[in-house]
Amino acid sequence: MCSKNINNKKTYPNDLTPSMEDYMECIGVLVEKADKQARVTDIATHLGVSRPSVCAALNNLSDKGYILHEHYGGVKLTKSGEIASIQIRKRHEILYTFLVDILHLDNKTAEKEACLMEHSISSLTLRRLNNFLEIIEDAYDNGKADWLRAVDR
Amino acid sequence: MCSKNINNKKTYPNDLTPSMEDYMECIGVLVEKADKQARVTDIATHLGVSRPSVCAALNNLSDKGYILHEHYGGVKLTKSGEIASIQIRKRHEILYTFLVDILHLDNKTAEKEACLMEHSISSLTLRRLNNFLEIIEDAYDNGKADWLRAVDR
DNA sequence: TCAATATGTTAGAGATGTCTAACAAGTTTC
DNA sequence: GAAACTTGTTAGACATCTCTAACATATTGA
Repeated sequence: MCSKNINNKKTYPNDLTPSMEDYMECIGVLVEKADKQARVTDIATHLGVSRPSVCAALNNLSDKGYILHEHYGGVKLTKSGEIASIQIRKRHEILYTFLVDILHLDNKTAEKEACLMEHSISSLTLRRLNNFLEIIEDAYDNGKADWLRAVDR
Repeated sequence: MCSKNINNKKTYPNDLTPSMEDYMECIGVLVEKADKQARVTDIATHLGVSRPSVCAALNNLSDKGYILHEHYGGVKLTKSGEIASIQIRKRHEILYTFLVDILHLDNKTAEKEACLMEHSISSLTLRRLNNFLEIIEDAYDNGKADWLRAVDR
């Protein structure tokens, strides 16, 4: 049975709550396409939250050393922030691939679901899942695993 | 990218937050082995929270019509509570099986992980995952899928 | 240039879920 | 049956994360 003591922050891969991971993920994506800077409004738009919420989150992430945020200026990732953001997006990507390629979910559902699940998967599980994916993709390519495709019966 | 509007309560399979799902799951387990009644202290012990926290949760679940809780008495599930509890435990079980049988996680890790993930998986995904499990278990039995066992390389 | 607009921040409130301390109600035991 | 113990509840505090309203700063464009 589930215990709350297992089920809390200490189990997360880093010191970020799910909510803060969402911010880190979003900032990483925006920074990559927007010339190394993310803006408060962009983050708010993409995450569907208010600008004050973004502001509060940025203060939090800044305190933890993940981002650099000048007053009324842009948001950059520190080195540790970049590592964290990449790790979080990798989790998302592997889950998404699993949901689409293996469980045959449609893109939109898979995207939604990956967003939810990415906060609760450990690095060990992720590694296993990734290995599993590679093995199956391989088998698909060799036509050895077509019987596996019947999940959406 | 993840949006908070997707990522919130409305997406959960019922009107229960992850925390309340933990309580429902626990109550279901205790009720089954303890003569249709669960006690505040038992719930607190199993979930690793304080008795006042349990009390608050029970008021919440009672308001939502999932449990019956007499003052200073035991906790029972209503019909809808039973349905919800079974559904939640089914999610847990399928995830656990996947983590152990397919990803070869040890029991303890799988248990922990299932506790975390069970709150963020949709019924569609769960159905697919279950189908997937059945297909693979079948193939294992027929010795057709041994190449799939190499996930923990 | 300066008024209008867009963007960022602060303040304050509310929801959720946790805790400890204190008290109330049952239960056990002698 | 009353004292001691266990169990359940209430009250009040705190952490997290969200919001709206109001204000501050930047940017735009006539």
